Amino acid sequence: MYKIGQFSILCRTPIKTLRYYDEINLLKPEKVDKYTSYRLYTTNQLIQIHYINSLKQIGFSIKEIKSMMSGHDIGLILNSKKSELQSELIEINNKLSKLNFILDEKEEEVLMKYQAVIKNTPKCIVYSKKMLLPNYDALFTLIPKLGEKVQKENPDLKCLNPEYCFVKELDKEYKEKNINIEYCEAVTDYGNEVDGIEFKKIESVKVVSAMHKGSYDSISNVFNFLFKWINENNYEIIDYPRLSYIDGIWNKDCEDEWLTELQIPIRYKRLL
Amino acid sequence: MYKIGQFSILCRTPIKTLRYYDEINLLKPEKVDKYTSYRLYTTNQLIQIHYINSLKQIGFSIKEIKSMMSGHDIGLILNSKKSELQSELIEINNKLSKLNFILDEKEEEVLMKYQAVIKNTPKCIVYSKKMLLPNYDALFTLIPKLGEKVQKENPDLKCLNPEYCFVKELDKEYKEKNINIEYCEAVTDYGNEVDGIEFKKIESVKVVSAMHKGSYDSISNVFNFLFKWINENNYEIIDYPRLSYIDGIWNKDCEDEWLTELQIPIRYKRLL
DNA sequence: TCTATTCCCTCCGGTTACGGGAGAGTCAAG
DNA sequence: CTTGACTCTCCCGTAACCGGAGGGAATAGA
Repeated sequence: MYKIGQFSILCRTPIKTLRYYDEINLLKPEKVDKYTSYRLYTTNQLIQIHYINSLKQIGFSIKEIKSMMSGHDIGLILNSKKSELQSELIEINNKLSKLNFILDEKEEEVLMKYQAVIKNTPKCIVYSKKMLLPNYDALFTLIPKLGEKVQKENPDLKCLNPEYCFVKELDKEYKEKNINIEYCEAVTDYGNEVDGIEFKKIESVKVVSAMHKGSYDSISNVFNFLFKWINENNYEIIDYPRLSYIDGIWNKDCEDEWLTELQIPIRYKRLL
Repeated sequence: MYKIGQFSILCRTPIKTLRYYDEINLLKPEKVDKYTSYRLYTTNQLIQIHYINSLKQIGFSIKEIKSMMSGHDIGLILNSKKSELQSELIEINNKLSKLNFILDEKEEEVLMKYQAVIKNTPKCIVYSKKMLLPNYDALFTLIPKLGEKVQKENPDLKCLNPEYCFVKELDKEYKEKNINIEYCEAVTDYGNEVDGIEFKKIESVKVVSAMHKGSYDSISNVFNFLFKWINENNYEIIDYPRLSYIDGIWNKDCEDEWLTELQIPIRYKRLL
């Protein structure tokens, strides 16, 4: 019989840990002295804690170890842990790749001028219309008209609050004139379609996003940044890029205050 | 100005998280209503939380993000995170390798008959003697004699409690006769050397360990298990194997109760 | 104008696997 | 008989939040 301190040295496990394992019924001492409450261990527990430690070193949680020790299907647990570890592996590689991207970038640019964030866009109902714009400025005269038309046709319809409106860039390359876009505005419900305006449900999609503050002149820089980011971090583009307007001429007088979010739908490429 | 619910939708971040960030001063709302305590956010905070999320996706802790946002040396933090992630990568690969070892083994053997655990042996002072044994049984008649001799020469000397005594196997292959070993017993201090007995300090060393219960006949199986484990998990042997005697003929009558720990000093091989 | 619903607030508790420390009892040696 | 080493329980802290209770605030419908 070993007291906890001796046993702790024998099994190279801290006393605190042994007491904790006792408390959660993972490893009980062989016996506990009635009067002193001293925990008394034997070499039986030594074998058990050896087993426990072998599992801990593979990354099993205590809950998992418990169920393995109480005779659950061990093969099942082993395999699910395997896929869990594999996902962790992918995730860390992914983080490292993003980190290296910043470290590479750092040299050329001001430190972290843009930031890429992966997020899921909301699932919602939108009304949308495809348009051919002579130039970008035309958009902001067309949008209010479009809104009025929809409102007239559907008096009960409302935009979501907060608003979510964006344009999809349908051109394969960057253009300044004769731009093909699809305009979308999220609303509370379906409505009557008129004049090429279409109501549809858009699904949530994974995008990489970056913020752009200021006038739209330099927005292609941000796009290029995102394209590069996508390439170098092993993603691929799965849909048209989106420009989501947050602050703009309709609520901010000063161009420098305008805020736009660029979103590019992507998916992670499997490594070969 | 957005109330927290709207802002939460805008930045795709849970309300609870926003309140938490407020509490820990990571991201304060633009203003808080005096009477209702409502938090009010603007698009300034949107940009900030975008930044925060970009860093979170790389794996930075909130503490790190805080110091990056308050102008600490970002390059330093980036690089230390890089090496941190690289260590994690190695560790997970290591776990996966151990797991796969079990999954492979599983088919052939009874499920997890032996378990390998990595641990550090204690640093201590031992008296030791190299011996050539005619066979293993001879060991257990020699050890008590050796103990007496040391005791006589050094009356104040004591063994550690709990005991730590082991033999190093100095032969390059497994032998049953004419075995070269070095016997070591941990003691409290240095003593007078006599008759080939040497006192020395042994350092802590990383070993892979497995338990063996029962008589010594089948102990080579466990060794073979450990050798295979070492090979397949990318470790290499850096010193002679050790047999650490825990229970044996001196305290257990029944051979089945004997308990021995095998330890092989190892180090992790770098991946190329 | 009244009410129902939704939104917001704060506070408390839980999550993992322990570690640190307080305060009090126990044990072995000198 | 004292001193120091050892052990006990209990409580707090960790990271980054999530869930829920209880209670005020805002808004929409009747």
